[in-house]
This record gives sequence, C-alpha cells and structure tokens, in this order.
Amino acid sequence: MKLSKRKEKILKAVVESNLSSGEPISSKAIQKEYLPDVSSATIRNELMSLEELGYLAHIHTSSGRVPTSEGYKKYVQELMPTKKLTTTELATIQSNFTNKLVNLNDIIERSAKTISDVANYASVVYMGASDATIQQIKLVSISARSQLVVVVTDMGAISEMADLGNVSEEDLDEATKIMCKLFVGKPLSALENRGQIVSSELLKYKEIFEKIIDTIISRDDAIKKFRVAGKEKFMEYPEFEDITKLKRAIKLLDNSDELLPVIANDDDIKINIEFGGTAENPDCSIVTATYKLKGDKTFSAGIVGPVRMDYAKAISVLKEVSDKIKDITDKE
Amino acid sequence: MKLSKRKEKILKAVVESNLSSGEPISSKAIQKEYLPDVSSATIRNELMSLEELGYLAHIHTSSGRVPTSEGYKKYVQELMPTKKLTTTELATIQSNFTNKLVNLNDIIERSAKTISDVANYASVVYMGASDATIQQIKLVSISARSQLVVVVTDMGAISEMADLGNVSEEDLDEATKIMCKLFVGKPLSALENRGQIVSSELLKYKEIFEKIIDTIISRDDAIKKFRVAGKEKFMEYPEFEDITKLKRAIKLLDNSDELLPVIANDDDIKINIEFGGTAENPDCSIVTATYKLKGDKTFSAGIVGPVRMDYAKAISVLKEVSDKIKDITDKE
DNA sequence: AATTAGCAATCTCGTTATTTGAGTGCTAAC
DNA sequence: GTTAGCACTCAAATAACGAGATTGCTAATT
Repeated sequence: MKLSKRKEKILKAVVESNLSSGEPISSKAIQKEYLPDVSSATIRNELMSLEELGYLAHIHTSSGRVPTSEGYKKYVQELMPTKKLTTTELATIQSNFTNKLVNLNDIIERSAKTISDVANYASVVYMGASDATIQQIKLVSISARSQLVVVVTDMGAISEMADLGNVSEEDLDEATKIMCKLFVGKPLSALENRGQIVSSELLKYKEIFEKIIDTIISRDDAIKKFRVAGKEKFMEYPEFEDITKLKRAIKLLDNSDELLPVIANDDDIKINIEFGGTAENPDCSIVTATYKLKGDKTFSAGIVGPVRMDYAKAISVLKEVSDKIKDITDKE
Repeated sequence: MKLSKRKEKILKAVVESNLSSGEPISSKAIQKEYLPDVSSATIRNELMSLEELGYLAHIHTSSGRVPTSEGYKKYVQELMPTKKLTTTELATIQSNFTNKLVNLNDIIERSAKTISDVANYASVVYMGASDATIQQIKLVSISARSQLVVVVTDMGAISEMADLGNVSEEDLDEATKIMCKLFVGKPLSALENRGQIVSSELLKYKEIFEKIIDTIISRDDAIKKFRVAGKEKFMEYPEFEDITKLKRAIKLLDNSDELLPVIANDDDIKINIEFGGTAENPDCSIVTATYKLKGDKTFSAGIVGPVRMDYAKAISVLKEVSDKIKDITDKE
C-alpha cells in the first residue's frame, strides 16, 4: 500500500533518527527536527496510523516510537537515499585489493575482513562452485614415508600431506603422469566416482591412488570456501550489551553456512535483506549480496548486524567489494 | 613462608569454594563445609591472618573472603591436588588426534580447538622454529601467466600462487632444478640473504627467482604458526558479563603473539602461570606449557581464562595435548 | 474535514529512605 | 589458644516519591 507523502516523511524521520541514536523518538522531536510546519499533535495522529499499519512500535504507553522490522523494510525499499561511500572508505577498500591476490583463499579472507572493517559489522563471505576443474596434479616427495599432494583446480590449489608409504621417486613421477593424464580437465567430482575408472595403468598404483583420492576428497574446502570476520563488532552496539543476545548473535555466525544464498541465479548482483534475521535471532539483520562469477562460480557476501543497521552503507560496501572481486576474477 | 596446617586448610577451602561458586565465602560457611571441628570465630582469626599475608581479600567490611592472585598462586603451587582428566575428556582428546595429522597447520589448529573444548577456556597455540630447513622446491604451472610455488620445509609446506609472467614449461623445470640445487638442505633464512648468492646459473632466471623469493618471504607463517581458539568461551563466565571486560579479554587474545613464551629452554615440559594476567588485564590468568620438539622446534600452548580458573584441569589438559603432539612429531 | 491546543493519564528513571540480613572484628570469658 | 556474644558495617532489596517526557483523547479552531 502506498503511504501519503507526509506519512512517508514521518516514517523516514523515525527510522533515520533511530538509526543514528538508537533511541525512540517523540512526536515533538520529529516536529522540531524534521517537520516544523505541522504540529506535534498532527504528527501524533500520523504516528498512531503508522503504528496500526505495523511500521512502528511502542515500548510502553509513554515513550517515543521505534521502527519495527517492517518499518525498516519499508524504509529500505522505498525511502532510503542511496549512500555513496566516502573517499576514505573507497580508498580503504581499494588498498585492500591492490596487492596481487591470486589465491582464492586470500581473496575471500580479504573480502570478509574488508567488508567487516568498512561497514563495521560482522561479515561472512562464500565462494563456491558446483564443481571445479582439475588443472594440475603433482606429487612431491618430502621424506621417505610422506608426500605432498598438490591438486590445482580453477577454485585454487589444495595441497595436503599424505602418507603413501615407501614409494620411489620414479614411481611417484610415473604415478603423477598417469593421474594427470586421467584427470586433468576433468571435474573434481570425477575423483569420487573412482569405481568407474578402469585403467590398466592405474592398477599398478591402485593403492597409492586410493590414498591420494581419499586425501583430496576429505578436503571439504576444495570447492566451497567460507570466511567469517569481525564477530567482535557486535560488542560495539548497545543492542548486544546483554550477553545472552551477544551469544545468540555469535552463534548465528558460527553456523554461517546456513546464512548465505549459495546459488546465484542471475548474472547481475542480487541484494537480499532479512530484517530481524531468523526466528531465533530477532535482533540481527542480514544483508547479502550474491552473483555469478566466471566459470559457474558463485560469490556471496553477507553483513550481519543489528536490526538498527546502516543498510545504505552495508549495501554500498557489499556492492563495492563485489565489484572488486569481479574485476579480479574476470582478469584470469 | 610455610603456613600452618590449619591455615593451609582454610586457604584451600576459600580457593576451592571460590573456584566452584565464584562468590566470596564466610567464616561460617567454611566451618560448616570444611572445618566442623573449630568455631567460626577461630576461622575468622585465621582469615584475618591470611589476609595480612596477602592471600585473601575483602570486598567490603562485611562480606566473605576471596582469594587474591597471590592466594591462587599459593594454592596452585602447594595445595592443589593434581586432577586427573575424566575418561570422557581423555577420549575426546584422543579422538581429536587419531586422524592422520601430518600437516603442521592442522596440528596446531586441532590442538587449539581441543584445548579450548576440553578445558572450556580460550586457548592459543604456537609452534615455531628459529629457522626451517628447506626440503623441496617445486614450481607448478597453472595457467599461461600464473604458477604455484611449493616450498616444503620441516615446518610444513607453503604453497603460494605467484605471477611469474610467461614462462615455458621447460624453463620452469630448469629453474626448479637450479633452485633445489642451491637451496635444498639450507635454512629458509638463506633465501633472505639473496644478495650473497652468486651463481652463473641463477643469472638467467634472476627475475623469476626474485619473484619467488618475495613470495615465500612474504609468508610470515612459514616458520611461525599461531592459532587462537575459543574466544567465545569468555562469554560463559560471569566475570566477563561486563562487556568492557569482555572486550579487554578478547583484545588480549588478538595480540596473542605476545602471550606465549616462544623459546623453550628445556626438553621437559614447562608450565607457567600468570595469575591476574598482565597489568592491563587483571581479570585474566594465563597458563602456558612450553617445550622443545625435535629439530629445534618450540611448541607452546596457553589457556586464557578468568583468574578464577580451574588450574588443575587447565594444566592437565595442556599436558595431555602436549603429549599427543610429542607423539606425533617424534614419529616423523 | 483536517489540524491544533490543552490536558489528564501513563510510564520511566533517578533519588532518597528504610529495612533486612549477612558477615566481620573486637572483647571478654572459657 | 579457643570460643561465645555482640556491636558495627555494608550491600542489596524494597518502597516511596517526584520530575520529566510522551502519549491519547477531547474539544476548539481553521
């Protein structure tokens, strides 16, 4: 439903005041600071009406109004001015992405940290793919009984120590060659269907291959990478001074893999906001940005903060960082 | 100074009561629960004496006694019974170290997590060496313009993407061979003194080498590995309900590299306790265990919790985990 | 019909007083 | 050296009170 111009103005006033102060606002204060042309009584009438519509709430009979989650939603969707990041903030982001970042792990770590630092809320970043393509496999002998298995995919390199037993340098080279021949260019999931691979060459090194495949498959970060940053930011907001609320919020981030949309449907960046978070976590809001990258990869970043969040800034930061990621990954 | 048997009993009672309840204890309660044979008045006299000696303190005229840091220290050093871990706890630790853990990073991560989980306090683990010996260097071509540099040392493997420009497969192999010839068996720090290496073979690939060396040196985790776990455990203790204290404690862990003794002087495990932590952080106690591993490595693990900490358990956990580490690293 | 002024009613918050109860420290007796 | 007894101290809980802010309603005004 469409609100009257004046109702919009008032809702905007309540939200923005709450955003900066965290406190409820009174009709008188609205009049003084936002709408000097009408009386506080009129504003009071409008407030009552907005409350009936579900956008505002009352703590008790005689204290000012606060926006509900619905109110915040309305504000973000219809009333919020787009906020440009300051040059300082843009510079901070820029400086975090100037260094060469070729390693995917570094990229998501840096992203999470940057988002959290600039927005000043906790953040979580995900990058994943439905599958990854194997580009290289190398076996490096370390000591008599231990070897390093390196598998390079378009999702980055996994290196993992393996205990293959006593294998000669020649056998190792031979095994490497065979594995490359069989698997390079294939998807990582091909390793899992090992039963289907029948190869006379494979037979000789069967035991070794089994171990290597086990080693790789056990790495659940091979095609999915999560990173959380800035949990401690919650401590800066009075909403979370109550330690039980703080605990709840932190717990939310510990299960962050359920927080982000991990599949992008669109080439364009898609912003989603959960106002008042989940049912168990009504104190948090979650802003997420998701999009497709080259090669069937999904990038997804989220900001988790209080419902009283600077949504405009959160969105700007997510967009800015997402752009940087796009730049980096497109170059490859 | 040696305390009388009865004073010892009373100090023990105060500490143990405080340990479990967190509250001050009164003379009457001590009588009832710990020393039914003497009157509360006698106990009061002893309490006064113990207070004069600096082991106990008074919040105000009429509330029970709490141990001071000195009191805790005395307790731990002379009065504390050694506490065996329960079979469940031992099993938990065991299960965390059964899987093959060949990767050093995994070891310290697992150690930190295990310590934190079993002791129920925050933990920090360090493993480092004055230097690491290079065992292998490999360059793996990923795409036309990017390569993976793998350097294996006795401190684990570092793999890092590098942008060496357009290098042919043959040149890469050749460069690998030369680097191995020059550096395998040498300490990692040899890479830093690159100026001293004059080699005619090196000249051809000078640019590549420079880049590789930069890549490796920039990894400060090559010979020093830190891990913190369980920061959120602080939230479970009433001492840290006050959010400013919580912040202080978390900050302490963020600078955890200053927390642990990073040089072991002795082959035997050495336990150290800072009662009442540092000057800026009088609410925390820090229990550390340090010892030498094979090959000039130092292992150091710490537990950070409230002064009112279960020191017996903390020490047992650190010892148990340290033993596991010893087992693993000795096997190599 | 919309707006406004006026006012009673409501509720929070800070202050002050009062009480209660636990615990100590001292003294004198054992 | 130990203990009983008791005055004294202090924190924490409770109540009472007033000040201040804000609403919601009603009646007057535009």
